[in-house]
Amino acid sequence: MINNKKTTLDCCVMSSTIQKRTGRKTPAERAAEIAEAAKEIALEQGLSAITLRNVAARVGVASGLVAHYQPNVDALVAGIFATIVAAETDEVSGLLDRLPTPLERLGMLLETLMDNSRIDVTAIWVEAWTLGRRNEALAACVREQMDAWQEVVQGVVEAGIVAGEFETFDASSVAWQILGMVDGLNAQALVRWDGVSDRGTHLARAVEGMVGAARGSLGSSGRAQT
Amino acid sequence: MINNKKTTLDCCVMSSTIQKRTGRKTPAERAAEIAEAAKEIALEQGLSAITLRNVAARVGVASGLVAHYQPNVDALVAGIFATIVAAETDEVSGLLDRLPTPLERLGMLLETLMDNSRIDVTAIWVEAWTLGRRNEALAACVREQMDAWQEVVQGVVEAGIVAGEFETFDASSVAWQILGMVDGLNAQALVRWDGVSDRGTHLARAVEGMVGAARGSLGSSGRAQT
DNA sequence: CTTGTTGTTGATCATGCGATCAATAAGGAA
DNA sequence: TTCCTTATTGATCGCATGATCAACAACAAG
Repeated sequence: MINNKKTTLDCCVMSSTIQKRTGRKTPAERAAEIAEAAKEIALEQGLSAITLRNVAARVGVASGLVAHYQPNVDALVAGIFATIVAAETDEVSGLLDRLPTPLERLGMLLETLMDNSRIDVTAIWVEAWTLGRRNEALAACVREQMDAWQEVVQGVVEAGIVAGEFETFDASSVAWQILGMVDGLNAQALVRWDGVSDRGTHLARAVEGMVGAARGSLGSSGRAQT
Repeated sequence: MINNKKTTLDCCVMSSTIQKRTGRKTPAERAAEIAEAAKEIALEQGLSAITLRNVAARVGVASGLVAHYQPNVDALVAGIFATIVAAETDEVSGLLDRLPTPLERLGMLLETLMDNSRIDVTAIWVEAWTLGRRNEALAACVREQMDAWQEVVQGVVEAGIVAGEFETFDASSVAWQILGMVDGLNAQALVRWDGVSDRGTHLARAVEGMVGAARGSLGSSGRAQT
């Protein structure tokens, strides 16, 4: 049997300044590396591509090490899902806060969610809906993240009612409804991106009808970047 | 090694009339059995539970036999998906044909699709969207079946425009949009069935806005069976 | 320098998957 | 009856998964 022990040759070849350790790492560092790798894999190949060996290979460590940092793979998948999705929620939510009126906020919300730049996240949502059937931890995260989204939308709708811009009796249900519609349309775009022109416009019109806003008030007419 | 050859004892114990063969079966019969078993598995546990061994076990044959009837498992999955979904399309489409006006037809369409009695089929749709990423045959079937659905909806919308009940410039896009919304809301119900009251009503209102129908004309008010 | 903690490895186990194929036997044809 | 087609079996291969664990070595503390 040939000696396959790694000498420490391939490590520690760095400039003198920061001296990044290539050998042993802090648990926090390693955990971050693993999370980052898993996140990339999820976005590129889907949640089900998150396997011990897959993640380990991307980080460049043994598969056992990845297992060492989580109780089990299901938990890792659930955690990564929550990370990715929560980041999106926060980002979009932050975008809305800058706008003055609920009408503008709702318009921006729809426009942002339909701009096709988040297809990878949509794919993760869809996969999570299915995977949650057999991964209880993931299912819990899915429900939690859906609630978070709903809260954001409901806030906008309620503000609109108060401002007299919207007219609907049940902000909570309407928020769920808007989310469902957006998710469905995005999921559709996952498989069939063509065939539908003016997705934004039609959706805006639909939401106007649901929210009781004037026809055309949600626009998607002006500020498009094309 | 104990003799494990099956004597023909457990076969052919039937009344004299139809004489169902338990031993060897016609290729058509076997294929039907396998398809039926796979369909049940898909509806109960999802498309990804369709495996050679799983299906074989349910039929009561060797796994090799299942493989014998299809070129590969991907094709089997795709075929079963198409079977299940096409049946639903036909069923609902048939229901619509009995109604006189496009307005009623559209109302019935929404009502039927949102009545929660087809959650299993919704689950299959959602799973297919993800699985299609790695199963080209399935992806093709998904697109095909989506087209079929879209055609049905578009027909209703166009009829409504002709009848002067609807007012929209692009029946095709609106049809896609309605489908996307319905799918999204159903997928949502897959994980979160609670929280939303009056799903039907809100959707009806949204579609009215999109289609240009009078507010409340799509009802979901009268004929409910509760 | 010595010692002890622990990050890290590499191998291994049990399981499940799709696919393949020689061997068997059932059943219709001659 | 005999023969031949083919439905059917059961075993096997190669591969991937999650999990586990003894052994190793890097690093800090003494």
